[in-house]
Amino acid sequence: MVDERRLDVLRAIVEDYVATHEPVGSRSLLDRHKLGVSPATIRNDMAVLEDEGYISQPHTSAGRIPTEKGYRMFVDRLATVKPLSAAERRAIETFLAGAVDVDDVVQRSVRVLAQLTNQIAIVQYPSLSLATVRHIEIVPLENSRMLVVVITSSGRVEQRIIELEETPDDELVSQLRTRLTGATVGQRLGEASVRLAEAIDGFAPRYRPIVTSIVSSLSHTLTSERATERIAVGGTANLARFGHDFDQAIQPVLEALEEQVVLLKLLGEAVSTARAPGPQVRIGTETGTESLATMALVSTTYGSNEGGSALGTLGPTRMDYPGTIASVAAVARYVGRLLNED
Amino acid sequence: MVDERRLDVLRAIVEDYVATHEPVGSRSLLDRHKLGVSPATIRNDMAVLEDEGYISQPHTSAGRIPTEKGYRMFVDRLATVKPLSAAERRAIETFLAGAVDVDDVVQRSVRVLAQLTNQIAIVQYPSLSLATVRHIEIVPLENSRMLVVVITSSGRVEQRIIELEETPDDELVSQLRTRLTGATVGQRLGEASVRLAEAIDGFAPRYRPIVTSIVSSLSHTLTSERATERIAVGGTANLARFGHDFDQAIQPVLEALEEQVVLLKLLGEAVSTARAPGPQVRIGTETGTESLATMALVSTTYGSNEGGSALGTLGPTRMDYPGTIASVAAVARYVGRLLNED
DNA sequence: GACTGGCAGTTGCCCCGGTGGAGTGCCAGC
DNA sequence: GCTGGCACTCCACCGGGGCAACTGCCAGTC
Repeated sequence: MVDERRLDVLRAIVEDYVATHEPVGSRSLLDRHKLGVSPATIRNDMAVLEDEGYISQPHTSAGRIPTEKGYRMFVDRLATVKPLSAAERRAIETFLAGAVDVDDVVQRSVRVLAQLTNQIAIVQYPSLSLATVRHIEIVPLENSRMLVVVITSSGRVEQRIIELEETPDDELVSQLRTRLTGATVGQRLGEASVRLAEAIDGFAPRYRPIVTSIVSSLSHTLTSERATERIAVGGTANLARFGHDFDQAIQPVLEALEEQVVLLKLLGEAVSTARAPGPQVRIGTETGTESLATMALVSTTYGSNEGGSALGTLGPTRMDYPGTIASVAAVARYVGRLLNED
Repeated sequence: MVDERRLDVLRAIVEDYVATHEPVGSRSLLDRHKLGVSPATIRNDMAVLEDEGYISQPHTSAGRIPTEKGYRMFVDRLATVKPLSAAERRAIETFLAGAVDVDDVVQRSVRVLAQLTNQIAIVQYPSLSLATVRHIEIVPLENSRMLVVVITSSGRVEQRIIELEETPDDELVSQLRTRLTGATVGQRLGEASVRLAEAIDGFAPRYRPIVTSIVSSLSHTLTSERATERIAVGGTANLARFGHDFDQAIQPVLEALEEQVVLLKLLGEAVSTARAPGPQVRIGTETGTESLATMALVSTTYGSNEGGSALGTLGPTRMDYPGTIASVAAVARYVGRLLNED
């Protein structure tokens, strides 16, 4: 498969099919693209493309539609970058600029990404696995209960309420605050958890039991999966816009979207398998998720490489890949910039 | 409309239609309900019910389906309470019992409610409007930036990062922490905002500018709508299960679900207009939301009355009202209990 | 050898009319 | 006031025919 024109034909088929959502025949293909050859020639090329598995026809007398392999080829070798318009760039920038904190940044990016691409947007919250501890706060509440709060370098705040056997006195609370913060500040969360355990020894023996239970709760907070991985989803209404042939596919997709685990796996793969810079595309079964067999995922990491967080969009396999890739890349750039500042 | 049997007929129609999703005729109605009269009699009753606007027929030779008014009558006067099974109660209880904090309670209730009712579940986070300040924390970050954190009595933590002109010294930070907390602890958020403004006078004149900007940011955090009103949604995949006649209704509903404003309005009305205790039902256009014209909302407040938070489910007008009402009530009861403890 | 024009062949889509069934409304009778 | 019966209406379903789109192939041309 080296023939130049045949690749042009495949590109034209993908583009037309994405635009019209209808199988494209040799005739209508020539109407829209000036390929300089006759329909018969196109038909021959199509026959070859079909033999090689890049396109297929729903039934004998219909036009061709790209296969997964066809889209893959298109994305890898045929798609030309489609830069965003100045208006779109400005829209992203101004919309994100209004964000007041990390949560807000994430929520706004979901919105803007969904609107830009007319697809489902998925944004992972900045990963905590590489974040460091900035401050640990201990607040006594009524009834021998305490609130422990961990503030991380990424601006996230994790809190938890603990029930204690006895009420700690002010002296202990103040000691806890300074010593625990002192022992962990600047450490990564996983390591901080270890340092906390060591810090227990620094307290007077009579305090040990109470300190131990506080530290154990803190460690939990630091290492719990819930604290490390959260995801925001938006633009689900676009699902209904994908077309009526999607009607039966819509429920599995909605179900997948409610399963944070599935989404985390998808975005997580984006992080770990990223070879080249820039967005990564997984088409249909390449997602490894049965319920997304009719969908494609465009995702990328954002922020500093070590950050390890990702965002992306989910749409039908017949999506506008160049446009989507450009949008995802642009949003990731802005979000990364915003969050690095913080 | 006082005729007893006619009401029985209406009840039977609603029940059958909910069960089968198909217009119900006089014949099939008698197959399922022993009304002790002939089809002809039923037909007469149906004619009257239709005249009075409780039911309608899609076309001349079809059965009847309830109208909005018919459902309303059913809910108000015909539905009999359907207590949850012991298994269901236990499911709610055990599932919610595992929650570790407020966020977790809300997320778990959304899940359990969606699963119980096979509908879309909506849960408002505990309202902050009546919550009180428990603690204010000030954490200096690098580059003359500070993190201000407000911890409320409902267990929620609101934080915000402020950029300052100059870096406050340790002395000031410590003063801020104690004085601001002292001025506001135990106050409702709105009032706390006022007290904060007054507290500025207590600081040395040279600190005034910096304190003023910190206080202003805090006030913002305390009174911002974002802090007061958040909502969790779940079970959207059930939308696709509602039936194929819902296909065109699905997009507006998904859009409405993404608009927190719409949801807040709906649940907010549930709070303000609650006359009788227990769940409240709004059917079709009664929701006041065009995009939900084919849906019905079952909602109730939870927690102490003054709490003012609400939860509920959204489903097709042809839903199992007794079952849904029971589920909503039960979940609200458990959630209220859990959150009051905290 | 590559491309073209033309032609026959296939197949789904759409429209049509007929049929069957479900359900109604009405009326006369009990 | 209820019932049985009957005529009527209207939709849902089915099968067939015409239509249109597209293909594959073949013979001819550059």
